[in-house]
Amino acid sequence: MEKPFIPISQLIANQIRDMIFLEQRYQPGDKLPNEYELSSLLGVSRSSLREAIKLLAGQGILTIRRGSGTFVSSPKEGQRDWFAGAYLEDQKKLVKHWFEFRLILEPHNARLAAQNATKEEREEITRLARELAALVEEGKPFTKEDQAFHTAIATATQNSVITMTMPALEDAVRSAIATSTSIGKSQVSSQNAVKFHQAVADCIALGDAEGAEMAMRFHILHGLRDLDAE
Amino acid sequence: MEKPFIPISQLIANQIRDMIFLEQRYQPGDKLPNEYELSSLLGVSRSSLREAIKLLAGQGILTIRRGSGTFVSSPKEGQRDWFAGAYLEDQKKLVKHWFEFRLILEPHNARLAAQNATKEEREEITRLARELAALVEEGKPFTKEDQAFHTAIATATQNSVITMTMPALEDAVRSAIATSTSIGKSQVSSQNAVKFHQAVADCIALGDAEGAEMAMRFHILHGLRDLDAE
DNA sequence: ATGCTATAATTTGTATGACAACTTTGGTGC
DNA sequence: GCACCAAAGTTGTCATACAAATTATAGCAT
Repeated sequence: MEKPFIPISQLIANQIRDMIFLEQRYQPGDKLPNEYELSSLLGVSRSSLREAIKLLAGQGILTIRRGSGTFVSSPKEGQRDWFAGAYLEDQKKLVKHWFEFRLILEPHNARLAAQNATKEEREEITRLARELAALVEEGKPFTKEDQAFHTAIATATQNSVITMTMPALEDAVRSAIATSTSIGKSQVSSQNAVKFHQAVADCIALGDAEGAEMAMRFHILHGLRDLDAE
Repeated sequence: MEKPFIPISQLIANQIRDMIFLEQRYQPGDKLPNEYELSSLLGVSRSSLREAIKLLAGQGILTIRRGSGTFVSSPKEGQRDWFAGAYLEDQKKLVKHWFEFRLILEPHNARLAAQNATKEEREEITRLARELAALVEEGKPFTKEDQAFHTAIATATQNSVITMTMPALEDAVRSAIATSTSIGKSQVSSQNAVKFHQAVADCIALGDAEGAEMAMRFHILHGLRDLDAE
């Protein structure tokens, strides 16, 4: 059994994040205790605490003001990772919202991919669809490959915003609901997922924009339906 | 003339980021020099360098592996802030992609907002449209209020993923192209922006989903057209 | 009392040194 | 060739000291 190493700075960062999002002990705009207090409170050295703070600052969760203190960012200025606080929301709702969001975007992605993908990208997408089919056949987990498939399509749109956004969002949502619910990978739906993936891949390979869009829409609608069924 | 204080850790973080994105001296997967070398190379203490690294790690740009080294994340694993490196891409293209992305999403947002918005949210949206009209009337800048309008609509969809994503994305893209191009706020288009905003607001206020969607689509198409015209 | 100024207190920023913990590499013995 | 162990390389953590910026305070002049 391998246990992954987690640096104290990361642990402390998580702890502070939880104090903000879970306990709501500190709210946006609030000032954290100074570094000396906080470090002794959490039982670590000041250096480690500072590195933890830098991590959260990098994520936009904390704002540091020299000479005055460290504060919890307000959502506007601290853009980035506010999904990290999503556990305070109903997680099932988050997953549903995620699927509804994808229902808007991904059919368009499929369409654009069918129009703009390079030869290599079409082959890669086809390969990923096949790989996923093989995994399902053997009853193995296929979360990663599923994500890779959708990411490949996003990349094939040749739109940089889509290319950057989709994987980042997927990861963010996934990590937000990491421990609990699984994102629609029930045994029942896996067979259909394979079918739709293959359909989407075929349409993209042939440059059939209409078909790709429609297949993808069905695919996600299917996932959404499974979600409601639970 | 007040010059804002910038901590060395932040400066070093920027410097490293530039080495990755601008110079492309280190590419995804590459290993950075060890902390001792890098700190003496950049002329700072190891502690400051480490804090800079934590900042970039928090942004997902760097991945730290204890005992082996610090590496440049690949875009997949290093979710977050890869827009920060957008200056290496043609910025005009980024803006265009951003509009194309919005063209997909925002009409749906308007539709959902028309269906789901609370009474307060409808009033807020109407108010923002009026405020923007007033600003344009006086010839003042209205970037902030424009963003607020679209954000308010995103919030009114009652979909948490949309609510979280749109403002974050807007900020990310904006900061990526900060210094150079302005995001379509030419004098010519401002008048039309007012008109469309008002139309969208009216439709949302009345719960006219179809109308809201269509008005928003025209609004963004208009922006896209102005972009190509330049 | 009021308001300004200098000073002190608070707080984050930076540097240095030392050692611990983990990973990778290379050699050694079999 | 293989397994094991030692050593080198690298990040992790702690402790301490002082620098620099901001905020609060006290005192003085008006």
